[in-house]
Amino acid sequence: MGRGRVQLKRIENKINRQVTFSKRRAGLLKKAHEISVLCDAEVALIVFSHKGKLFEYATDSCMEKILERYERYAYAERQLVANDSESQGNWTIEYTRLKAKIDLLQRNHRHYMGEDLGSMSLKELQSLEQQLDTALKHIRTRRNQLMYESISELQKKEKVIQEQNNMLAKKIKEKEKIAAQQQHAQWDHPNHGVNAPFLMQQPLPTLNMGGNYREDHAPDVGRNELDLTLEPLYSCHLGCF
Amino acid sequence: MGRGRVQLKRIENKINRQVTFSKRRAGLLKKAHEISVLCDAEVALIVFSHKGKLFEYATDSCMEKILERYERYAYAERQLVANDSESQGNWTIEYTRLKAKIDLLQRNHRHYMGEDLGSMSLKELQSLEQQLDTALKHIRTRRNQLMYESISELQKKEKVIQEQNNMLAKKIKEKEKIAAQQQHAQWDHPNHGVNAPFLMQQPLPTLNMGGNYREDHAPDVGRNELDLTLEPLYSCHLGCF
DNA sequence: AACTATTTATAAGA
DNA sequence: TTCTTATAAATAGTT
Repeated sequence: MGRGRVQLKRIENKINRQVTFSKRRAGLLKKAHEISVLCDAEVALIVFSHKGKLFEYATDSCMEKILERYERYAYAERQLVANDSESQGNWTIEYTRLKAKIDLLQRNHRHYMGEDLGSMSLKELQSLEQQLDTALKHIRTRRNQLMYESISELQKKEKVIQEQNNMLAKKIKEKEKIAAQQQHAQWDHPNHGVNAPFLMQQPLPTLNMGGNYREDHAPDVGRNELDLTLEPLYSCHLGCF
Repeated sequence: MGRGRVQLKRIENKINRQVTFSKRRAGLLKKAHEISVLCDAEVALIVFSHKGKLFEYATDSCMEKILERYERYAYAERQLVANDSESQGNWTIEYTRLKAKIDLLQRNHRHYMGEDLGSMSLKELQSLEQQLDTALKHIRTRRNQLMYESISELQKKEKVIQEQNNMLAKKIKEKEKIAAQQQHAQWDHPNHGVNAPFLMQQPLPTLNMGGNYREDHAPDVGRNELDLTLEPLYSCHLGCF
């Protein structure tokens, strides 16, 4: 439908593919809606773009209901196997279903970990690669965001502490001055006052980042040198695997 | 599209509605397949007729995979609390256990997809990033391996076929020579021999990669130009077309 | 199920 | 992205 005859093969030009995707997606969603209304059908349509963006349509905006209906339908067929003598009823079915779901998830997980790739086709591998690439981008973006937040928070704190220090230093100077005056004025009384300048130190709040704060020497109040070399972590914090 | 303008409302005439449903359903499924192929998108389409009959399309015939992906995407926040009102027993415990396991797996999975990162600490993000990076390396290695295997297999085949061709060409030449001699020797007998050279063609075995083999012209036996722009598969292997 | 007059979708161009 | 337009495709009503 357009100025050229269409070949049913992947559009190689990226821009072109994106434009066509936009247009056809709109068309597809429209038609899904039309058949739903005109023919009183229940339609669920899910589209993931090449980039992984989700678009969906569901009759009466009720995707979940339709998917459940579908699952019921699909599982009805598969129950030919699990339909044997046991009289447990619902629980057996549910159990089998969950078990299968776990198997699927675990298989996927191994793939996401780059393991067990032998059974995958080239196409599947490429799809997986792209998904992980996208995921990695998200993760890095998020990590950078967290790091910059930490940095700016630290800088703010540094500023506050610096100001406190300045103020305290000033106060001490004044006290020394007063003390000196008192010493001059009351030379015969012993000195009970402050006898050395000090810098106020308050514990820095722990930020949940890998960067470490040098504590082996007095803080250099002139600048805040954050160690941003992100050391590798050795453990997996993702539980269960 | 047709002889009358269409009103976006339920078709009241039953026969008419049924016919329109048939036609539009075919159109919709076709378009779903087209956008999937043309734009490299992942599409799942479920249609229940008014009567409750199910029709479906899924890219690469893998409805479950797409639905899983959808669930991850759209229902990340949804956490159904297990009902406790049902009868007790082993099954309940097992069921709860499995359910919890699935929840955990799905949460992890979302992380591996780069989703739902808000709750993760910087440390966790770094660990995740490192794991995915490693996984991606494995996947790319495996993909490259597959591709090179395909290439070398094709090259081997090419060589064999080329040799066969050479041999055949040689044979034909000899036969022509003999035929010519016979024509000279027995000018009054008609010629029943081979009358044109040909190239032997044997079907290439399908490799499980997306590349397609050009068949619109005679193969260029001089070289094997492998199309490595990996295209998606053309056909939907679902029974529903 | 076919046919065909029309409407609709959309590819290419701007 | 959005608009326009020529043309391909879908399909409503008919046979």
